[in-house]
Amino acid sequence: MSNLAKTNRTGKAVKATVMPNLSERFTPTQLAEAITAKRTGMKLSLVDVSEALSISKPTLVKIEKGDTNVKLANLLKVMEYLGLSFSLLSDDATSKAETEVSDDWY
Amino acid sequence: MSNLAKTNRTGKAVKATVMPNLSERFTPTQLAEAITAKRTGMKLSLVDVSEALSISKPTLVKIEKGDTNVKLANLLKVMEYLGLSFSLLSDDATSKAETEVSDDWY
DNA sequence: TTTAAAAGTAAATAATAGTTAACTTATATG
DNA sequence: CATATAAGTTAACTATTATTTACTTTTAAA
Repeated sequence: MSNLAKTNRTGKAVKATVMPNLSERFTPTQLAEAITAKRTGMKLSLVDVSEALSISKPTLVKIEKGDTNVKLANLLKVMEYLGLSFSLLSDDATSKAETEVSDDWY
Repeated sequence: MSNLAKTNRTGKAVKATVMPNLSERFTPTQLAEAITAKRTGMKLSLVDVSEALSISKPTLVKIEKGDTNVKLANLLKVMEYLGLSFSLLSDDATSKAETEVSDDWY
């Protein structure tokens, strides 16, 4: 299956979810909301995605409900398929000293 | 246990790992490297962290090797303890239209 | 308002991640 | 070099996640 947006019978958008803010520290719930928002924005059903990735629908639902008792590999597959990725934030890592070798950068 | 850095017998840094670039899309391997770098930078041993979080050492080793067959909850516990967090990136979500409601922002 | 598709849930089973305990290897210091 | 601590591995076992199948509810269009 290709990674293209699907349309319903009329080609009209159906129950699209609000996209949450990106580029900020996020909670599992916010991640889940972003995934659902991206999927619905792409007009893909739960079954579309679960079949494309060979994961079960209940597992995908768990992921989209923000349940953290899921395998990281499954979350990453879903995110990659939808075009989402992570970046890392460190509590106190300022932009200075980036790419530097340090014994105490924390 | 507090979240303070530990010292060895002499109080000297031991085998600190290079901190990888942050704020960029990352792979599981890079995440693993960042976790190890942060932990060693804080002078914490695998056992220090595993005991503090009630997860086993083999599981923590899996996480630090970039094995994605781990529970998301365990990864998040480790990251939170070390002061690391995620932010989200979307393939084509430019900074414009942020915080906007859209049916086709993807 | 009837119908079809999608979402969401539930229970039993299968698959696998996590733990424990012990051991080996590596690292650093006295 | 000898020793102690940390890192890393392994195997047997336990705990829990994932799948399957089926069912119920919700959503939206004819």
